[in-house]
Amino acid sequence: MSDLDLFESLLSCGTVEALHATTASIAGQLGFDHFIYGVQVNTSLTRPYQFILNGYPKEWRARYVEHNYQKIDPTYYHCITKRQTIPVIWDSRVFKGSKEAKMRNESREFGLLCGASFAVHGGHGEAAMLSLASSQDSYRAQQDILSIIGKSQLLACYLHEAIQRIVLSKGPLLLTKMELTLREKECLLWAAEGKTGGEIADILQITERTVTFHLQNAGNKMGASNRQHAIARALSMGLIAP
Amino acid sequence: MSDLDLFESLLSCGTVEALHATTASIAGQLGFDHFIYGVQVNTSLTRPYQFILNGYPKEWRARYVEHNYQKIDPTYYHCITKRQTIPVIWDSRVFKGSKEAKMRNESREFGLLCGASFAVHGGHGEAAMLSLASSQDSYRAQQDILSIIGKSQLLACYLHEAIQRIVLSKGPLLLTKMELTLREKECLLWAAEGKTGGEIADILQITERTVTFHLQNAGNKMGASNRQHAIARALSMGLIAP
DNA sequence: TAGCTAGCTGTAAGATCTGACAGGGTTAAA
DNA sequence: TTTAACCCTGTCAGATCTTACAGCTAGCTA
Repeated sequence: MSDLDLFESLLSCGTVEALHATTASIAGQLGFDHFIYGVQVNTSLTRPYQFILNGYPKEWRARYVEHNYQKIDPTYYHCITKRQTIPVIWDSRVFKGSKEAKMRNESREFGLLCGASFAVHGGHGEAAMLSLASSQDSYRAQQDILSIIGKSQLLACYLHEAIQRIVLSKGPLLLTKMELTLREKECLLWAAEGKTGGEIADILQITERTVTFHLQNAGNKMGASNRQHAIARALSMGLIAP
Repeated sequence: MSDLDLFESLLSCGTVEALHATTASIAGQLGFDHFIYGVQVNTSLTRPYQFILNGYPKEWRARYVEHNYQKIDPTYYHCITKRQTIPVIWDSRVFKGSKEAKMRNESREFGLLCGASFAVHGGHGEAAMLSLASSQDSYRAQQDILSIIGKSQLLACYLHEAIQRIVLSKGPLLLTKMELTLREKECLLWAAEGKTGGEIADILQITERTVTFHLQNAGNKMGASNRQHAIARALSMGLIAP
């Protein structure tokens, strides 16, 4: 079975449980003992949606949540907050602050000795990361990680795609499937460029009233409370694109 | 030299020319004869910015542009338009339409016999893709591509990161570096949630006048013509995040 | 034919935003 | 001590948006 077939088996998973098992299996074949995948979607900007596929020891995960380690976790900062695209290999440079180092040391007690984090960003404003960890801490183990870093990144890409298909598209990104009419999209696009109703009317050669009408309809479909909200939703959900 | 060191050498390139040479070299080491990287940034929604690092035969690239093949190119559709995260390996299933197949056959005449395309999405609304092609067309060559697909994906990630640092951050994403003050970001965030000036004032416990003031300042910094525009820019540039 | 969707238009009161006027304060770096 | 950056507030005319009412056409499908 080639690597690609292995990764593509993720796309055939129908349930979250199957996805969990398949990911654990692939991670295991790559030499990792633990994994955790998390995705954040800015459906609402102030309260982003998060979905976690946890293959970490439950105790560590509980402690992470309890202490709100997400706030200081440099891998989270790198992959989600800063939305970098390259992987982070866990080393002392990454966990350089005292709080970060403390968190790192605690995680070691739960068997997360060495590992790396991989970022994937989707087109609907989602930011996702996959962390893979090994219970080994030898120089050899670290070299192993480096040697399969490409495959690990690819695993992250495929896992994200699978999550998108079986989780996100049925929930937080449901609205993404919502169809705006051509006119609605045109009006939203120009409105997002800062055009007023009158200006859009001139551009599209219709009356200002009609522009209002289309923006209203688009807003209603998206549950937006005003024009700004409609633009923000359409943008962060990828509903409008050039 | 490990793979990672190889990829990280991309990050030390100071110029586009160096980046071109380094990418060509790495692609060569992976067994590819040609590459092309393209990124699209929605600085303006109606006129997206595009940057291309072309390692394809110039004649083919010219023909591609002349015939506006971007419109029918399934790899472009997959990576940029649909913003998928997994790679596309070029096969007949991908180029299944008649127009697509015709384009594919033409490309073969220029030495692009087999290959794959890799997508990378950044956090500022950029959609990028790297296509890697080989002049070989044997079964063996195709298997080779599959065996290094992970490394290829990683190359795409690192190349995008490098492009971001030496190209995008100096031009289209210049504004991304612009710093909005805390209050400006707070006001923008709530405005993007559909709140009116008065509502934001209540939330932040300041007067409506001050909310207007902050939004005005933020808008001026971003060159926005009104509140909608400011929200759209802040969002598409990743200036505001939860 | 009836029903549905997309697209289009009008009026008008009231809410909201914009821009230009003018003026406070604190904090930190030079 | 000056300078700069950030934060805060006021007024007011005019532009723009929101929401409510109401009604039109064209094309497709059951």
